[in-house]
Amino acid sequence: MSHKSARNSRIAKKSSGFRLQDRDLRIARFVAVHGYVTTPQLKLFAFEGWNDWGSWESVSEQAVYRRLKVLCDAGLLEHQRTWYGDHGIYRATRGGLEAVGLDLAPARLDRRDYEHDLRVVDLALGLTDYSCDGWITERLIRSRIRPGMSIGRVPDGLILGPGGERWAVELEVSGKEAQRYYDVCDRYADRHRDRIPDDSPGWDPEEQLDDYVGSGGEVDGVVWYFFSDKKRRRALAAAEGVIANRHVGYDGTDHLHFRFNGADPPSPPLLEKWEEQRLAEREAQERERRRREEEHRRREAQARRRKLYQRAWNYLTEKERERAVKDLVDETMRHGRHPSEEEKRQAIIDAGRAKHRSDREREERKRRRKDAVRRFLSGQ
DNA sequence: TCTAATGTACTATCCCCACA
DNA sequence: TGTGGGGATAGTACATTAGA
Repeated sequence: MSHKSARNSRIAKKSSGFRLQDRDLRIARFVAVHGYVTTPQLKLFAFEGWNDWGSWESVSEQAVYRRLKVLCDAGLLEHQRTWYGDHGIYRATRGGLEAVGLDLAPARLDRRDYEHDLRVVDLALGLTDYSCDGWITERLIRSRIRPGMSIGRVPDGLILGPGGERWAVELEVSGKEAQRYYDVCDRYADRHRDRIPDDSPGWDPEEQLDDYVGSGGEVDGVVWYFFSDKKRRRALAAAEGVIANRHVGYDGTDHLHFRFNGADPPSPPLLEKWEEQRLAEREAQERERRRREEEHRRREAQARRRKLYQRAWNYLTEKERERAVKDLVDETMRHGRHPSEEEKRQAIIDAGRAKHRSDREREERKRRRKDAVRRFLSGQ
């Protein structure tokens, strides 16, 4: 055995002791759901990141190639060179798809979509801080669509908010005619979700995917990334036309959102709908609580008033009641109108109060006179 | 046009370290 | 103590470029 073959057999022995790590499964899943990805994308996704001290940690390019080769040798991935000067691509094999529990066919390399597809992966990494958490790929969406189902236009991806907000993500590399932009925006408007349901799946991509497909493709907004400012302006005008032709929104707030961002650097949409919705619901609950309190106070005041009227009615003689009403009628007639029933009741209450005050004052005067007589007789 | 130099993606190997 | 992972470095394969 030559020196070289001896070393190769040692490597082969080493490779046979392959230990599958969590990161390997993350890699296999990442590759599987996107279809095909390049080495630099895999490096960003699985071999680099911020450590606990806030500094960027990375392994060498060689280490990445070596680990990916191990995964290829283990039958999880397959590597394919594309064009000179380009990085090769990695795809998940059937074994890799099974290992991560995905019922998908191995991806096929389509040269027409090659650039677009890889840029979507870049976008997904850029929008999720290289984690791809909260990102659902077009490939996953399509895998859930059964014959006869319709969810309208399938976006390049879905990005999720922590509260269950769902944005369709579109990446434009080549560009479309203005009418096509209008049609696309119009179709998204058809599937705009007025409000996020309380039992929304939230951050869980699997549940969100089921919910998305089950709802017929409902989203809370669309975020579009362009490499050309001219195409972006064209699409923006189309979206404004669609919004102007529709009346949408929940609780008075327009939530049919189209955002038009540049692809470099990608910035995620503002996932504020859930918060706004929660705030709107809290405000509505507060308004309802105040309304009920006000209603309660009003009823109590009415009850007190009825009681007061009853006491005044009993307290006054019939003649006093008639005089109170007559005085009121004379007063209002001087202004050319008849008093209302409520005013008559108030006049009775006022007369009862006046009589009560007068009676108390008379009682007080009598008490004082008695006291003065008592003090005089006792010689004080 | 041929050929050597150069560039780029990727591999092989050695060696050290961490971990079970 | 055996084993896998990762850094460092040398090497391979292939395409492109430049110069004779």
